[in-house]
Amino acid sequence: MGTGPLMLDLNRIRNQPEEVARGLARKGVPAEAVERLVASDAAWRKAIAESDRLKALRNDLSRKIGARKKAGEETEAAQAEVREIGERLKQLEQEALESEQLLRRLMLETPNIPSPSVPDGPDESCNRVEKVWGVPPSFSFEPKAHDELGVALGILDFERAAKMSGARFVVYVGAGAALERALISFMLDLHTTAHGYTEVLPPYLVKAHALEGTGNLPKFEADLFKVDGGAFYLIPTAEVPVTNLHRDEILEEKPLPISYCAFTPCFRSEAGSYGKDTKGMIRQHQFHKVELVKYSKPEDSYQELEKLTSDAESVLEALGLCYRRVTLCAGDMSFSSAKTYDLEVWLPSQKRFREISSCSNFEDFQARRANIRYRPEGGGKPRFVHTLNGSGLAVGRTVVAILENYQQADGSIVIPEPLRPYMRGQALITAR
RNA sequence: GGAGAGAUGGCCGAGUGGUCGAAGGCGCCUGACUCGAAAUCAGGUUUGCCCGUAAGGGCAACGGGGGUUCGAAUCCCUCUCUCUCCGCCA
Repeated sequence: MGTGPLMLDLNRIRNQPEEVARGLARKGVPAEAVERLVASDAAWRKAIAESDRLKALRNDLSRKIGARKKAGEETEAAQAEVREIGERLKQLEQEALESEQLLRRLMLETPNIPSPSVPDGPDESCNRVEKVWGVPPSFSFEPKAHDELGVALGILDFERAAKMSGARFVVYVGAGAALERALISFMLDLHTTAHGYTEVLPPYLVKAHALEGTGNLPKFEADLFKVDGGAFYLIPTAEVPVTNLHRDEILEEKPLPISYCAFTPCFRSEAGSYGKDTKGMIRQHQFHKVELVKYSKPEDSYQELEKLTSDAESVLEALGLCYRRVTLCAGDMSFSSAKTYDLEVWLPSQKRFREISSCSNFEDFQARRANIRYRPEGGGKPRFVHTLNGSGLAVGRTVVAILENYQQADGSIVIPEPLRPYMRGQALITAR
C-alpha cells in the first residue's frame, strides 16, 4: 500500500465530518459509512504515531552503536535492546498497515461529494433540464428506427456481427463505415481547431491502477473487459488513459487549463443492462467516442465545465441535431463526478431524448487518486488539479441520431452539410 | 518466444553496510556586484505522512514488494518497467 494521498480530502473528513456526511448522503452513502471512515482514520493515526516513535528510538540507538563500534567499544547489550525494539516494531507496523489498508479500502469505495449546485434526488426523474436547442424534425410519414433504416440501406449489419461476436455488436458497411469515419474526423478537427484541444491517441489497454485513478475500480470491475488474465483492461472510455496521462506529475501552472481530445474505441461489458436497448446501436460492447479531457486549476474548473459542455454542444449544433442539456441530480451521477451535464439528442423513432454526451467536473477526486498536481506560479506547495471530461461526442449514437433525424420518406438519409467534405462530397445515402 | 544490460533527486551523474535525503555538475530561485545584462561570488532549491495554534519535532522514500542486519541506496530473493541482440509480426 502506497503512502500517497488518498481519495477524498482526509482533512475535510476530520474537520467537517457532518458536512461530508451530508454531501455523501445525497449520493446515497449511509451515515455509518462516514463514521467508519472517521474511526478507521483515528485508528490508523494512533498506530502510525506509536510506530514512528519506536522507529525514532531505534534509529537513535543504531546510530550510537555505529559510533561505539568505531571507537572499539562493546555493543552487545545495545544490539540486544534494538533487536527487541525490532520485534515490537514488527507488530506495531502490522497494526499500522492493517488500519491503513482498511482506511484506504473505505476511501476507494467512497464516491465523490456532489457540488452544491447539483439538485437533490435519487434517480433520473429529478434531473433538471437546463435548455433545449433546436426543434425535433417533423415528418410527413412515420419515422423509422435507425437499425431498421441502416439494415434496409445495407450500411448496418447486426446479423453478420452476431456471427462472429454475438449480441451488442455491429458491422458498418459502405457509406455506414464512411459516415462513422467522417464523424470522427469532423469532431477531432472541430475541437482541435475551433476549441483549442490537443489531439492525443492513447493506448486502449490499461493497467488496473489507471482505472483506480479515474474511479472505475475497485467498485465497477463488472463493467469492464479484462484481458490477459487481468493484467490489462480494455478502456471503457478515453477518459481513463487521457486522465492518467499526467498521473504522478506536478504540472506547471502556466499551461493550465490543459485540454485534450482523443478518439478511441470504448469497450463495455454492459453487465446488468440485460434487456435494455437490445435492438440497434444504442448500447454496444464496442463503440467509438471522441472524448474531451481538461486539467484545470481548482478555481477555474466550473467555468471550464461550461466551456467543455458547450464545446460538445457545438458538434450537435453543427450537425443540426435537436438536443437538450440536463443537470444530473446527485443520485443519478457517476461515482467520481461532482457535477455532470448530460447532453441528450432527439430520437424521432423513440420520440424522446437520449444521452449522447456526458460532461463532468470531478474536482480533485480523480487528481487525488491519480496524484496529479500543479505548482502555483511563484512557488509554494503543489496543489491537486481539477479534472474534467465529456464526450464530444459518442460516435455510434451520433450515427443513430443522423440516420433517424435526416431520414427521408424513401428511407434515404441526407448527410449533414459539414460532413460532406469528409465523405467525398456525398450528400445522400441511398440503398445499395 | 530466447539471450543479455539497466532502473538514484527537475535533468545528468557519483555512491557497494553506519549522521547519505543522498557528492559533483546542469537547470532553477534569492542576494551581492552592475546604469542594466552577461560573467563572477554567496546562499537556497524533493515529496508524502504523523504530532503541534505556532515555532518546531518525528517517520518514510535511491523502480515496487519481501528478506538478512543493531543499522540497507549499498547484500539476498522476487515483481514491474526500460534498453540491446536473435526469432516472429502489422
